[in-house]
Amino acid sequence: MVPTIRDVARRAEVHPGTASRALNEATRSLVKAETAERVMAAAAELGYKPNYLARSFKTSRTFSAGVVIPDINNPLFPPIVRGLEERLSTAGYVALLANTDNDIERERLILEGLLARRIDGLVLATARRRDPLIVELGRQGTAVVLVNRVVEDRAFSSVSVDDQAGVNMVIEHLAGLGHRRIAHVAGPQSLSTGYRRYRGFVSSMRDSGLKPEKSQISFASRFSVAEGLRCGTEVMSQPHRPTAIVAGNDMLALGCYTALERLGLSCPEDVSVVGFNDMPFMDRLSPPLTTVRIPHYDLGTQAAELLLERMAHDDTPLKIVLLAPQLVVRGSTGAAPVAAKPVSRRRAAGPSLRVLPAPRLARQPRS
Amino acid sequence: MVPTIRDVARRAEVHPGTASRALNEATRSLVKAETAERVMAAAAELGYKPNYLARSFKTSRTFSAGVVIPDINNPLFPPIVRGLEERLSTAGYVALLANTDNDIERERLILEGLLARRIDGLVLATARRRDPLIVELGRQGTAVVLVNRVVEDRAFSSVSVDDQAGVNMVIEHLAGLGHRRIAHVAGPQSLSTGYRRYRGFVSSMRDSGLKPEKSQISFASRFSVAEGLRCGTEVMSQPHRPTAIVAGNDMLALGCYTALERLGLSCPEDVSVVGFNDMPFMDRLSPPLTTVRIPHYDLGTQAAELLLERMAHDDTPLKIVLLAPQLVVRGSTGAAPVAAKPVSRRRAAGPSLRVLPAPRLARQPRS
DNA sequence: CTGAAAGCGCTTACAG
DNA sequence: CTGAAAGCGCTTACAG
Repeated sequence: MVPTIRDVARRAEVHPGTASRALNEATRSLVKAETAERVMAAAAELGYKPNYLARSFKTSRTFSAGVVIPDINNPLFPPIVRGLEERLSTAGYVALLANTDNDIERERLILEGLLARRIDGLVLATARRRDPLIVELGRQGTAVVLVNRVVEDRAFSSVSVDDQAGVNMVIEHLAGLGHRRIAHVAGPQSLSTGYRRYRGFVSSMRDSGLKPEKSQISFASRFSVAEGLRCGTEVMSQPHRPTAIVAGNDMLALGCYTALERLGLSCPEDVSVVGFNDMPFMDRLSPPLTTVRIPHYDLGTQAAELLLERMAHDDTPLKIVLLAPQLVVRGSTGAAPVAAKPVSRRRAAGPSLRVLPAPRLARQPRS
Repeated sequence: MVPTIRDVARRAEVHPGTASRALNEATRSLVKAETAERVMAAAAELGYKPNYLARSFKTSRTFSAGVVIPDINNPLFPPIVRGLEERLSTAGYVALLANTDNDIERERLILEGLLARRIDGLVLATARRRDPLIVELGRQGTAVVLVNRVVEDRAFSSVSVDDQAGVNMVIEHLAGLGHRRIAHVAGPQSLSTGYRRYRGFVSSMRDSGLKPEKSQISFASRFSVAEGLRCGTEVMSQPHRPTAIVAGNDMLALGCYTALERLGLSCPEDVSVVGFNDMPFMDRLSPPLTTVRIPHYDLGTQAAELLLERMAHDDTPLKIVLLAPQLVVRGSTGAAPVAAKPVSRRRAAGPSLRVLPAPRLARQPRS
């Protein structure tokens, strides 16, 4: 029914091998121009479409890549996935998407299924700092690029955000507004994002001459609104109440909003809140959330870029790309209630938006 | 290097054909239990993984399905995609995701790429009411299920929302609050969602004894915030100003918020606004948006279900599934400013949430 | 420049 | 119940 390369060859009166060479961009120069024309004409007349399955089977290249994320419902991921898919598809690749829910067993199953389908490469947004599954993939020689989260082991190419720089901007912003007692609702320490932001918090506080108090740091077990509520309530229930909360991400910040509401505290009058990620609609919350914007889409395209390079030549050197975040100041941060020092200006509570310049550009340490 | 079925056969001292039968669930009963055991043991010892590519090539079943959507960044789609992926993956299928941006040329390219990869089926969230591309797929016999949007041609299985019922609840709610002059910012009429909601608006208005005025209906060319702003401004600039706006979806409603802000009107005091979809965080806007919640996730799982049936037996009858929406009343709707009749109660502007019961259950007209 | 042939790793009628 | 063989539709050394 559906024409094969034999049909094309017969019509063009050549051998199937010749038809194959004529039909493939890369090998076309091996055949006489006139013959190539004839073959392509025959293919067009028959409406011939090559069977990728047969080709992939023969060449063991599928032009497909796995994209494994925790959960597409987390607003962090759609733009990353979009960037990935877009870049991959322009290179002729197709993206196989799967969600793990951060469940290791499920992740194992998913990876197995993808590997069995002989994908050419893998983009993982699911890395834990210690991640035996990923290390195993590396050992097998699978082309892997990590995005957003990274593993401690530097043996993988990755594209992530300069969390340290992001938190640094946050602390400087808050210190500038006169805040001295700044709390941190930290993300899971098993993930590079949670860990790096926490480390960044501690060092930035010190750099600003402030003390990161143990009692003012609470660790969330997940990046969720529920955990934000729990931890936000915890840090705000201390005798010497903080005047600002730096949340590990926007979800945790959202939980802090609820915590403050329940404690009868108002934001930013009593307490300022800062998030991380700038998910969609964060500018429309009340109050609009001050947060660190990360270049989601670029995370996706750059990760795709690295993977494409790697899939093309498997001796491509590792690349670790750090992208610069931006502080976006909105209504959820204001002057410290009892300002120790004068404050430049009180921020309006409206949805105004001021993007501060990024501290430095993307850097590529081991290019 | 990596073991093939021949290696397993050799180790178990059987013919490769027998090994194949033993290794496949479906054909295992054809071989003696003892032999099967021996083969499976050999496979386990060698760490044998079947090469899906070879299998797919031979059987021309890939256990993969294309999932084609306009844009994963639109918050409507993540839960749908999640539902799809989840249901498909439990059945051993993998989802190939692609975004079209509603660009027909791009969609054509994407479908071609997916078809060339011999996917077993296709879920499309990109349907236009008249859609030659989809009709063509149907003619070729490709297993297709439409989700969210549908085509006029009833020759396709689909899972969508009872838009009519949703709009009906909205109008009843507004009429109950005393609104008489109700505007509609309609979605694109080339899409079933935009069209059906518009038709529902007109008929529900009549059913409530209200007049759907031409001047109070504006058609957006896209489901976007920008178009919501444009159309919202238009309907609010009429001499006899409406007291409520029914937006074709939440994006349009968001644009209406901005329109009201710019016109110096407040919501819900001057004008009530209602959306459609209940995207994430709509409960955290100010004011929280009254909207029609659709069962996004179920749209995904049910579409996957239909596709799985269809892929299993290609003589499966068509199914058109309509899922029931729910009205979610929040702060953006309140009593009409100059209420003609007494209003049951004034709604608080806080983030309270009341889910009204759905009018009817899912129905399956042509099961 | 082109033909003839082998083979990628499976599955599956067909015998026996 | 199992073996022997063909073949899915391509690509690609190998000759000539």
